[in-house]
Amino acid sequence: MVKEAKAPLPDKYKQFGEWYDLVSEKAELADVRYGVKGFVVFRPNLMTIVRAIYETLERDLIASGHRAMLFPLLIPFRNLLVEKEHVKGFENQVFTVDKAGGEELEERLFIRPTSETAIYPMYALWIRSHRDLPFKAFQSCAVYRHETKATRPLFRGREFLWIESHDVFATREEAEAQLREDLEITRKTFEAMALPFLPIEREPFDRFPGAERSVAYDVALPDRQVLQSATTHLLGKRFTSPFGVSFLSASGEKVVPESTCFGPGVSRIAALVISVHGDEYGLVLPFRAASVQVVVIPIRNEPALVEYSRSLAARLTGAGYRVRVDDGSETAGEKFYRWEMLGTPVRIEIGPREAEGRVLTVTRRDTRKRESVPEDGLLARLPAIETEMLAELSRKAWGWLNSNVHEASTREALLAVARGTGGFIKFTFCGGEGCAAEIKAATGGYEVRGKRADVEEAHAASCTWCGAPGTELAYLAKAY
RNA sequence: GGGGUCGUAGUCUAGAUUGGUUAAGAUUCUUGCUUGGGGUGCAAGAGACCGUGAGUUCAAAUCUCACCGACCCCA
Repeated sequence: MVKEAKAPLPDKYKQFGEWYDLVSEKAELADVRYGVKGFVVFRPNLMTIVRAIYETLERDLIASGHRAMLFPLLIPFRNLLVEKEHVKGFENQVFTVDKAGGEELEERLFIRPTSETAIYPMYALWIRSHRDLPFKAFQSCAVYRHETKATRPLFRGREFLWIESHDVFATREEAEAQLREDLEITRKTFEAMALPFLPIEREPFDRFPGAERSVAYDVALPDRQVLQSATTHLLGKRFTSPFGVSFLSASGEKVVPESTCFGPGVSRIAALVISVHGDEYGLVLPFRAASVQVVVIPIRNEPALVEYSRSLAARLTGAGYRVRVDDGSETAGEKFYRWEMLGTPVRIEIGPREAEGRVLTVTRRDTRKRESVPEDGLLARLPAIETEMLAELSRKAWGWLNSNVHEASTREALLAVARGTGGFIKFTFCGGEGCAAEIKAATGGYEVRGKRADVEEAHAASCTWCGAPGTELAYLAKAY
């Protein structure tokens, strides 16, 4: 008999902060006990998720013509001063190194908050001819920003993992096409993790320092606050020109190329996998992100059951699954709870009934429903479960995101949603920075995120907030 | 950037108001027995310079200050 189980975690929709801290500790993800503000330890269970995200992104970047590279962590200070807006955007949050071996350095160095200033001087050396273009490359690394806001494991750290691609093109059209390709790469990775997102073009006053256009990928978390998980930027000639990147065209002219960059936040995407899919029993991981995909649990520690479990596990391992037999001395119930906390997608229980009848009891993590599967049908059933789980997780996740997109056609309606349900609020915006600041003050922190980058959305004649001529249908949200 | 709450075994909590014996309990971990289809039970054992530094005092986990860290609220 299955008794009513007690959930080990609170409802994430009601107490997201507590839920996140507890799951992080109990599923052994990030460890905050390291003791330096904004820096956390990524434990093995978290790194499995992180690596799955890296692998998916890197595969798609390489498939779209990018090559991997790696630049140094330290950058000479003079490089930071080359692009004015970029300096202004980052000077208050760079870590600097001015001593080594107890001696003052002749030239101060800073730790990359992003790598444009390291990369462009080298691009100036590498790119000489139109035959060198397009030049598409990326690096997977950690970057460092001295955040002054409250830090939170994976959401906002002073150190975080990401990929940064830096692409250079002969023409504006190619650069703009790259923004669309970056969107597709993001879409594929998010689909592989069953995650939803909205691509939103940032307002001119809210762009990456030095960018001409910025598109961000926003997701609503269980507390309805919004997380920017990745961005892609059109840099035009703003970096290539000051850093002296140029090439000779086919007709022999010296031309300054266009460039783009793309920065998917791997730490933040991991936070999404955890937060978007998890429930009150712990993590819920898609197959791809799980270090153990199938756990086989002998219901009692009897030789016959353990032996049968092992032979079954060996066959699943042979079929390419990451499998574990939990033959520890705890009771079955304890093991169920532990593997559920870790988000293991499939559990197979082996008791005398299964061993004799060769009909297995298989439980899916997302629904926690048991089903009976004949032993010889297991290898056909598992891929189906994998597909169904991914589709179901995706359906739920999109459902949550979509149910948190509201529309307001009057100032009062906008305020009512801001005070009430929260989430995204669509409204007609005039584009004014002052208007955005006013909305933020009046709504208790709602920021203009920008307009949809993937679809055209019709807007009203005048700004919902200030009545000035409307220029776009914009999204408003409280952000992390 | 502003305000608040809090730091005692791996984790959670008591002890603090009223400074004074060997810092208590649960959980966790180890070993044995027991149990076994949703967190079995029993026994023995392990685990804490009470966040760090200074001050007050005969005496500080306890009072004061600074720093470090965690969490929450507001801009």
